[in-house]
Amino acid sequence: MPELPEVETARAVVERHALGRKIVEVDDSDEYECRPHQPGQIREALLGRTLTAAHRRGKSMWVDTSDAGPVLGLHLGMSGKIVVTDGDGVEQDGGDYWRRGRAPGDLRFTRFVLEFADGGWLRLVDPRRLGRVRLDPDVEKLGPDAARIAPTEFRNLFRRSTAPLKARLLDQERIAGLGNLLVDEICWRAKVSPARPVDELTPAEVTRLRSATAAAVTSAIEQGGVHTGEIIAHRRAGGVCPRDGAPMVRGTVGGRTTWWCGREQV
DNA sequence: TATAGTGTTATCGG
DNA sequence: ACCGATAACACTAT
Repeated sequence: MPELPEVETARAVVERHALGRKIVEVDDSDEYECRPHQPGQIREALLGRTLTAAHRRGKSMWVDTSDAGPVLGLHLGMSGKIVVTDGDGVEQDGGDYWRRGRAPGDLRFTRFVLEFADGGWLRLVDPRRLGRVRLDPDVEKLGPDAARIAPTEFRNLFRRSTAPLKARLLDQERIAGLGNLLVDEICWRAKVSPARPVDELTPAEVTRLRSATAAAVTSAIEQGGVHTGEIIAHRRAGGVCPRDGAPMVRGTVGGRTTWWCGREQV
């Protein structure tokens, strides 16, 4: 679920609601979510500190801590969500992007908790447990953030490779933040097949892809998640392209289930 | 009950 | 060494 737009929203929630509150307890007992740290390791590193700034690159977010403390890395994986309670107990979760939504107060799948001195808390709620919590995460391997990538960098993504377009856009080391749904949305907006070898793309197609990337990312952040994309509701059996009415085609590209308009996206 | 899945990563083969 | 495809990971919803 979480792609760049959801992570940006989560980052903003942390920035607005969690900074400056003293950490008085930490539950890092989920050994899978907190791998490779041992239980208690993250707790010891954070007790007594405050969060001071929230950052993001691609789908990775991280939070600085006070008093020369470690950086707390948070990755939402496939199903993670950050939920913060304000001092008055009201939950802030940055919008509903789970398949069927997360009812307020549904904390069944909490995998990591920071408790603050005012009684509030920050939780990572993650049913599938593919997210992770890490001290001092390495984010240097990530490519440029998809929301801020420069035109030249974007063009260079497609040089000297016969990889399918979708595989290249999903490669987090080359451009960070795009996921399965966002890439389908971008290819559809640009009217390019996700299976096209990238070194065969024309300059006009690359330009359309660059514009579509910026527009799709911006729109998804504003509208509340990648599921608000124009093509997403049509990614299903029997779906038709909302532009020309042609049937949507399903296939596997870059190892992921992919849908595209069989008429426009060639 | 069987299957798919909005992410990442180790492994395998070319 | 690089690159791409694949499977595995953990678990729920359908």
